[in-house]
Amino acid sequence: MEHVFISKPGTMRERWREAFPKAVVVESVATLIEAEMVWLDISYLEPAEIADALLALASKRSLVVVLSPTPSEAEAAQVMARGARGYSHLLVSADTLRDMSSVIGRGGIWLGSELMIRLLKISERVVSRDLGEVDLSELTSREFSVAEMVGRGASNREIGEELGITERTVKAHMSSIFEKLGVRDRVHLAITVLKSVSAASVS
Amino acid sequence: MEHVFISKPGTMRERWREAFPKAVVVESVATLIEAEMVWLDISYLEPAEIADALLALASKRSLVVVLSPTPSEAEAAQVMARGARGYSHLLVSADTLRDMSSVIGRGGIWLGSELMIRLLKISERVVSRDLGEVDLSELTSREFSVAEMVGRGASNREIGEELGITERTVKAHMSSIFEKLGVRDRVHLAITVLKSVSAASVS
DNA sequence: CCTCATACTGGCCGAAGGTACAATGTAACC
DNA sequence: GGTTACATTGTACCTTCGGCCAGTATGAGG
Repeated sequence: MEHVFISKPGTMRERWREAFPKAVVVESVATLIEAEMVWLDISYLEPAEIADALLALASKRSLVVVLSPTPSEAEAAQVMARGARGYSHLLVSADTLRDMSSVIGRGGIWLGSELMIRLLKISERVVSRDLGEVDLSELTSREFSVAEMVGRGASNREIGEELGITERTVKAHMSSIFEKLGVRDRVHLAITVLKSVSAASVS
Repeated sequence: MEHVFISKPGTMRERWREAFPKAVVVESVATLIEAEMVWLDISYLEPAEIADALLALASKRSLVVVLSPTPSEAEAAQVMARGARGYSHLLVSADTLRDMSSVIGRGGIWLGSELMIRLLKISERVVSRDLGEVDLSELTSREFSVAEMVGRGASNREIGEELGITERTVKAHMSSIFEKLGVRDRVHLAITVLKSVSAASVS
């Protein structure tokens, strides 16, 4: 496995060479030709630069690990969504680096248990929230369209224009939706839709 | 590494013995004395029984992997939140079982890339959604209270009663909130509040 | 002392939301 | 052919919302 670290000059290099004696350190993504595994130190990058770097690396089909000086759920979720296969604190031990390499090399993903579990708890909250409480599938397709637009804050007139029907018809659908879902007005409907869509848009 | 599979009699045993020749198969959690790694087949368990089993296993400090006949994001998130360290389809190959054992044995978590990435995307949506777009901290404490209640679907009159002020005053707060946040009505406010709260409740 | 932000209140009014009591047309099903 | 679900539209009516015009009170800070 070829390892390439992308970073600025500093003390890190020793630690990385300890983990992977044959590792190479370069200063920018542009310098990189090819590598099986790329370790990206983002401590000197702006958020936009991070996204750009990950985009550039994605086209090289390398396995990318992001090393952050200040790990957070938000950052983890963002870099993983942009194709990184691993994410951890910049200062992890050489042993951990080797573990990460092993896991990611065999097709896994590495986030560290604590961070992973926190992210999973978020997912659990979203996925399982109101599971079965409200069933949007009770709605007809037309009603569902109306409900979905209410969830985006549309007025009755806007919904009518979008769907090519009169505002009166929209109101008819609204009344039907309210009764089926047991909500009393469009605000409650919007809340219900947002929660349900969070869970549904996964599949 | 000692491996124990919890399942009903069936053809699975051969596959499992192929992966781990010294593996033991038992029929219930109660039968289990101790093991480093426990593989729990949930194909014959009710949701409540799954939770009970994971609870029982958590006290034994074993590494638990859940094997499901019908994997889903919701189920994955739930079992992981209850302490499982891995989750996959019941019928994965012996090779994959060994990979999972290796990853989990070194402190990692296994979900399979596809499932993992879907869960991470949920997390990303929740964690990063509208980050910085709308800043509820611009609101005064009173305005925030009103906004929060709108997020729960309360009417102006209900808000007034809850806060001990007149409906007229609630409207004044609403107008101020609309202007500060740049939203046009209470539905958009509710949507904004829900999204912000989702992001905020993480940290 | 004056200003400014915050909190609270009133009346007025047009716009939007929602319900009640209707009707018409279509497609599926027994 | 009759029933049932769905989609559509109309009129009338009431409620709620949200903006407009105000005004009072309080506490912090220059």
